[in-house]
Amino acid sequence: MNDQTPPNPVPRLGEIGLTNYAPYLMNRIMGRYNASLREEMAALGLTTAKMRALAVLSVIEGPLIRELAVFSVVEQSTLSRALDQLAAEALIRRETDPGDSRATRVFITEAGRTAFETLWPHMAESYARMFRGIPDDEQRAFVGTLQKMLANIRKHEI
Amino acid sequence: MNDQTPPNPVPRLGEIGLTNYAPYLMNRIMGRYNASLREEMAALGLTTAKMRALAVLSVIEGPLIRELAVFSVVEQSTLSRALDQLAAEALIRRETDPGDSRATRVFITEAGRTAFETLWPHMAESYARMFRGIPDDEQRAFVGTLQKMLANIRKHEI
DNA sequence: CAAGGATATTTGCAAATGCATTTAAATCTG
DNA sequence: CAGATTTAAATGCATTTGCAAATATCCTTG
Repeated sequence: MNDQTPPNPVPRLGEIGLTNYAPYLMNRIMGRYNASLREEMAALGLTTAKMRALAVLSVIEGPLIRELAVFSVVEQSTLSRALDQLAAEALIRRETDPGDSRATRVFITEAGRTAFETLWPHMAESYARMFRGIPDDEQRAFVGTLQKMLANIRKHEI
Repeated sequence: MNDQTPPNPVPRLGEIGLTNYAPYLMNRIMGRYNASLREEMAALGLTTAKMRALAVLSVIEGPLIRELAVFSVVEQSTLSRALDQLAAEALIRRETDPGDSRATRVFITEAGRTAFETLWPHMAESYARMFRGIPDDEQRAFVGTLQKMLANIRKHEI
């Protein structure tokens, strides 16, 4: 079609600039968000993996462990151990799937819900801080783009 | 002003929905992005911390270690050890700051640049995949929002 | 200019993480 | 339906991580 197009190799990071490179910005923002929660999490005896599992379980009822791993963005082996701890603290409960005895479904307990509800206001606060001064419609557009991105990357995921 | 407003407590995560909650989406997308690079990184003997340090150093010349920690979103102690490794592999070089002998400036070496340039196409590919089908203006708006968010959260940061 | 306190980096140590492997159960195939 | 293959979850093990404390240097202030 257009034989005039100059060879356009992958631009360098330096050319884009760190602060125009979306993954960098996202990593940096999430790094702060996650770090800002760590203190509250520590107070509740939660690690990132445990917190994420609880967060997902507060919304999704009885997923399989491998599903929970995807939703909570935690390695399956890491999650397995996080669930050990959460179960020992009675924040979750594991139940063998009725139809497949290899599989395990995970349920949040009342205590687990309470723990997450203690943490949630801090998450909401960090969230609000992040979006301070950003108009609603821009926020909605932003989330819309994120959803498209998620659809793009989760090829073979759930 | 409006005394009719019902008490509006923090909405629950369940009410927002996981896939409308920006931090969740961002964590999940970045989890995939970072995981997708892990294989290439492993082939180059890089950890996340080492890769991030290299990425920043490919753009920023001779930062202090504590600055590099902020830019690369890595705990300072973790970074310190990552730099040990990178220095041992001759991918970076540490130099005591001329004006302050407590401080250390970090420089990428030619070998370090080469290593990062080996990785970069994979990062660019993941990036492209993420944004596949998303129009340029939407991408620009998205990055614009990210920049506002970064400004919001980095209160006392660099 | 001698404390006393701040700042930059490193290090000790315990915990979290991820890969590879194992165990157990389900599913496929001839 | 026996054996091979796939799938779900747990575990062994080495590495990475993060907090807290240590070390070294710098900056005050009396």
